[in-house]
Amino acid sequence: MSGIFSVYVGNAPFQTTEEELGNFFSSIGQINNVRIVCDRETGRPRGFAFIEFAEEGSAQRAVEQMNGAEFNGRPLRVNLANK
DNA sequence: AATGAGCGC
Repeated sequence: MSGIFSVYVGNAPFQTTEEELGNFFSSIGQINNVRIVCDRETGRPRGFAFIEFAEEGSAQRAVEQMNGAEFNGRPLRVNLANK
């Protein structure tokens, strides 16, 4: 309904930054936000993130085109968020 | 400093 279409990105390297992920997905469509999920207590990244696209089609293309894509040596898991 | 499947203050 509302205009945020979140994509789950798993299997990311622990040193990945939100900027790097935004760059990697920027060709897909307009990104409104990137959030790397960190452990609440230690603050360390948990190795996955959410990318919020402005349009639903972008989110779907992200899944189709980027699931399994190599990112800094690791195949990303990309799926629509909120299973 | 470290970890490796996972769906988030």
